[in-house]
Amino acid sequence: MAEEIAGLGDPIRTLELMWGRAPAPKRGPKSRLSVAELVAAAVAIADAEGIGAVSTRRVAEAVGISPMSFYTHIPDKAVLLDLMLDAVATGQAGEPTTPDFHPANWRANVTLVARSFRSFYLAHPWALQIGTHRPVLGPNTIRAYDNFLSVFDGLGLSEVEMDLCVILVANYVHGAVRDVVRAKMVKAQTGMSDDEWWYTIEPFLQTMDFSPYPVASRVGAVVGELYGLGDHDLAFDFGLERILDGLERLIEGKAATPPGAATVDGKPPSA
Amino acid sequence: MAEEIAGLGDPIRTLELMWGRAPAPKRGPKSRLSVAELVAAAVAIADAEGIGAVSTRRVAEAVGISPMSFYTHIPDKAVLLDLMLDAVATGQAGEPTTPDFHPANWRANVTLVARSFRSFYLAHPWALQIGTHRPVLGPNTIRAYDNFLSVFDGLGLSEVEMDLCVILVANYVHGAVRDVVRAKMVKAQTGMSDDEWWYTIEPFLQTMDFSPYPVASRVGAVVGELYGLGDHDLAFDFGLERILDGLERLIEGKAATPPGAATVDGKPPSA
DNA sequence: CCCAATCCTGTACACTGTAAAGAGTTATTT
DNA sequence: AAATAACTCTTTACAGTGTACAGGATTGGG
Repeated sequence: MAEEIAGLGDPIRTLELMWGRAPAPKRGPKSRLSVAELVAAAVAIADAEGIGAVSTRRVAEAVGISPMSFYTHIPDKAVLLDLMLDAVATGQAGEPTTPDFHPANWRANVTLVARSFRSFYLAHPWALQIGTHRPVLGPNTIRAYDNFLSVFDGLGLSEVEMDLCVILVANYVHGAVRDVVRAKMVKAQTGMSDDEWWYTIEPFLQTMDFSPYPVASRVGAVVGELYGLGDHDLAFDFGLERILDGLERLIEGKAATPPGAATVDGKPPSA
Repeated sequence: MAEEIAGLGDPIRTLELMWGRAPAPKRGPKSRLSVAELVAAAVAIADAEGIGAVSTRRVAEAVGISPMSFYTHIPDKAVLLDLMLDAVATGQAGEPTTPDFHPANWRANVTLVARSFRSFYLAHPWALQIGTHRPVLGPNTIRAYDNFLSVFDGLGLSEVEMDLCVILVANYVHGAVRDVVRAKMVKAQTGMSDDEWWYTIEPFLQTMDFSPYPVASRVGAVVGELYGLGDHDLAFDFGLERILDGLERLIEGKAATPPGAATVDGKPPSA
């Protein structure tokens, strides 16, 4: 398995493809396929078999062209990955652009987008494995960003603070969902669940001396007994709640402070 | 780049290698190399050229054995990746196991471990690209976990809560450092900085209609003008500060509540 | 008509992880 | 001492990857 770094191709060409702005060819045969068909086929493969199964040959075969014809439509695999990411980004299909936000309850709104972001990763786990080299500035991605930002709008935060809040929550969700996705993928590939794995290694762990790690062994014992390898849903909600508390202090500080006194990092001027 | 999923090999064998507990071979020629030498060579390659440059052949060549001899020492590449992760985990070498924690200032302590965790990823960016299938239960990794946990010890938190706090902060750091690392890697591979990339695509962006994304375009304009693609250090500190505020509410609540009253999962601690 | 642009294809190369089989070395058993 | 089992290391081989290159087929503009 390799690294899957996307976006090393010509940035302009990538953007043109993503926005459907590629200049229409004047001469030559009409192509039998659209870029969208290739991307859809690639996404289908990734959803079904993981990103590792997505190769240029596989995608070409899926749409019924020869391996090298792929490169007629998409410059290289990195661009394909960018296109895939934007294709599945929340905001298209049946999903409403702006779901039912509570006007006066920003905590509920943030929880909503965080959960929806989490659901996105659970639906397309391979998205976690793609390391985009540059931000994917496609229409769907930007719509998702817009949607995410809007839950922090009108709360007295500066634009920079709004951006930082989105980054904070997005980073947290990304990190939190990684473990769940990993466990699922490994289970699918090996047939061994986290629990089975744990029981397999447990006898070995018994033979070892954990006294150099006092806190870890104490906590690990309690946590392991209660949840095995950990309850991912519980961990997600716990972390999100802490982040919401942290944001609340920032936002309440803003409400109590006249606009203009705002500082970039959002520290409430503790009088 | 591909997925680099680690840990699909025999779990016990992996643990034995990681803890140096492999039963010493009784017959046969002495091997000229130790597993540690192979792992060190792999880490050196990854540090210098990225995880993509780490192949079993490259590692074998680096230590002066034939390609297939690699498999005499390490079952497969997935195990190598696990060994690499534990080899670089914080806690070994000259680093003190427990740096100078302030006894009464947990915020400073959390900030310290968070920054140190961040430094780790910046020193070994390839660690971000490895998706471990199972937790890496090596000595260095556990020591790092122990160290991380200890900053939440003695604050009135339950064991489960301590674990969840570590997960929260670790997830956040992981997510936050991703962008910095990505930018660095792309710059190294393409010679194009984020700023140069931005200037390249800017003319294209000018031709587009962003009115469907009102909040994003407003925020993007301000943020882009101030920081280009974003100030990663600023974003890191901002997010960490919010998280610390959130943790503070939890911890202060604990201090005001007699132990045994309530825990996050509702289960009372053994009291 | 001619030619340039474009789509599609087959061949080829260097690279990957690793299966399989064997050669050489060593310690234990007979 | 001889046989054997265990071990290290090697060569060969295979199926897969991304994609460079060269050419054939088709289309529209001059």
